Amino acid sequence: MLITKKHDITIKEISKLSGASTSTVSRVLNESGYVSTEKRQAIEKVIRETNYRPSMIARSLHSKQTKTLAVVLPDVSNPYFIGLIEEIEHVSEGYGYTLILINTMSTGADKMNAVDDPEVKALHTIQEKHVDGAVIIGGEIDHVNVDSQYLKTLNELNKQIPVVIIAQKVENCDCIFVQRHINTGMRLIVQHILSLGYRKIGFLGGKPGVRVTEQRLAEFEKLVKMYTDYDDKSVLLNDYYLKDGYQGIEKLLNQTDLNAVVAINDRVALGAVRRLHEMGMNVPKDIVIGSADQFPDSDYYIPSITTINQHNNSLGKIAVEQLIRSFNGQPFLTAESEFPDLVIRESCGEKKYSNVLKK
Amino acid sequence: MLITKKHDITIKEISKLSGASTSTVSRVLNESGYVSTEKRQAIEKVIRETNYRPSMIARSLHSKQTKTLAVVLPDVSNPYFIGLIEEIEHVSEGYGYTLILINTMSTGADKMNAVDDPEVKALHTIQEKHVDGAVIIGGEIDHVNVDSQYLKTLNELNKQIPVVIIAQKVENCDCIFVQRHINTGMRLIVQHILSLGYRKIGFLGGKPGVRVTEQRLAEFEKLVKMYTDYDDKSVLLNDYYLKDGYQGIEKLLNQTDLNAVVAINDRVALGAVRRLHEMGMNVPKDIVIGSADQFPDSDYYIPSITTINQHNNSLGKIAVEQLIRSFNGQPFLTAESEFPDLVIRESCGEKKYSNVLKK
DNA sequence: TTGTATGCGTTATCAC
DNA sequence: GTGATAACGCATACAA
Repeated sequence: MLITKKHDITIKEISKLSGASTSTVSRVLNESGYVSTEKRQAIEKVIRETNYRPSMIARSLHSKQTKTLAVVLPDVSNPYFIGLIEEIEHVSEGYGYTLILINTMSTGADKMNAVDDPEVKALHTIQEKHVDGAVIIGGEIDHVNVDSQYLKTLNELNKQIPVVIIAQKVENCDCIFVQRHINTGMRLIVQHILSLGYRKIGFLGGKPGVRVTEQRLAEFEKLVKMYTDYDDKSVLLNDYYLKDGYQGIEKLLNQTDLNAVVAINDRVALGAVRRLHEMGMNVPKDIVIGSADQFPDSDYYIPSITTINQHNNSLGKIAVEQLIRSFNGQPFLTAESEFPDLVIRESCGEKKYSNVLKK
Repeated sequence: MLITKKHDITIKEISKLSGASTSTVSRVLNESGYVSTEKRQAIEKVIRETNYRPSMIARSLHSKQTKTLAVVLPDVSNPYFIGLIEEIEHVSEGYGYTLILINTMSTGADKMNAVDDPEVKALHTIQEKHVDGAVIIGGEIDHVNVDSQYLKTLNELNKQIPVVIIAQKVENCDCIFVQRHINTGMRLIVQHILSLGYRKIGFLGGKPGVRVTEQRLAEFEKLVKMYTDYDDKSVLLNDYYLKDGYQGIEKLLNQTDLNAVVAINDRVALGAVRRLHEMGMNVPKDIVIGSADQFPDSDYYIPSITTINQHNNSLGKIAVEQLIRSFNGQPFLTAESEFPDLVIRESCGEKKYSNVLKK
């Protein structure tokens, strides 16, 4: 039993009330063609009085555009994504686009069969809703082995509308990618810690099987092997959340002896700092913690987190602009985020071992 | 110069390819009416092969529903809203609805003239897009004096589609409201601090002129006056962000002598704690800080924040369910969030002044 | 300058 | 069982 609220006013009613034809009304609506000021004013008056607004859906049916973009991401509660959404929303709004938000982790569906895969489902929704373009942030595409069914659906969608993916490039995917300088970021933080004199450095957090994690870890290992006696046990992968830093740091220190740790992001870093605090260890005095990915607010933690500004938000702007360019038939730019910056704060301390290396 | 991607496949093409009429195709699409298994299989085969999906926009034009809800909020980056969005998205998805997200603070428009007011504009967008319902979280409606133009637009929108507002009830607004137990929450934290023995209690944060702020402040003052020698100078209102706690705490302590402060939320509390730390004061030893609104992650801060769980996320579920009820012509429930809980952590310390009150 | 007719992709009504 | 056909609200090509 559906209750119908007040009847929607249409262009036809405006036409009747103003004594003009629908085409003339349409003309003043779109400021196209010539309309006598007399009629125009009459029509505008009726529009104002009736509070009429043309239906975008009827309009879309004709124009083939919805002035809507879709954003797909795995987890809105992740701070990494928040800034991105904000930026995407802001830029889209500026271009006159509305946003559809799809949070794939929130769907209760089981990933057992492909049809119920939330990410595939999201792509279907996008297709049905006929959005003009889509921005996909992470998720399945971030895995080392991307599900083939997903990849297929993605490529098919990309044939219909431009799809921009914020992630490291995947070879057999035709979408536009917007990448970050992952290696550079990791290098900045590791070399900072090395330069401070630390030689027993661990790596904490990040989901195994996810490309950003593996890429960061590879860069980390490369550097650490170059300057120290690297040990497998100094690495612990789990996930990206606070609890992973909290639980992980203890395990990691049980595995091996460390005086420095690079966390995958500020959240994991905070979790680790908190656990160390409870264990009676002071950061940075007893052990230093750096992070490879800055999240908001970490400058207010105690201690504040020394980290890498990956300029994540700039990705949002770039992504939307790629989409707009694509709408206009302009060639894609090779898109990469701004160069990362080292943000020195408290959690790694200051120079201390200028003459003697801390083993 | 618009580039058209691969031609969208329509029901007509499916009809041709399968040798059935569009009506029959529509029947198998909607599982309505009788279709011979023979034709059905032929049609399903073509659909599968062509990867066809019916256009929601054409469908909407006819059915008068878009299976879409709109969410309007002032600032996605505010943690208070994040959980809400997540919850709203989750519940909506379960009911088969897609979400449109409008972040009014992100629009660059000036608030000078009503037409360009981002919030009014958002309501217009909602109307144009013909969403089935809308959830509005805070913003203009939270002000003590709601802009009359905005209110008018809101009431008009509410005549067309059900609108649920997550905020304290406003008298001359016809929308459905979902409220929080603001007073109870404030009472819980203030009485906790009073019970611990503190008698010089301040209030920090929150934007003046915003109803939640004023309401919380009123409750705070009522209680504090009842048990202590209240002083006007022990209150400082500014805003809801980290920097407000950071800058505000110093001003507040310059105004008057305090040994306890209630912050409007965990973010402001963290900002204050951080500044105090820099000033060489320890929380909770030298001064205790409580918060009236729990945000994620504050259990990991050092010290962790003693706060109030307002069960904000439950508001999201309630809001969407009100909308769904409304679609089904069911009467509105008087909606209120779950009862708030006191969350005792570290920032207010433990009982200490059992015999002697700390003045 | 303005109005009429047609189409957009889909569903539903109505004959066959 | 199935297939034409009208209708949804709007924009445009074409007439007038």
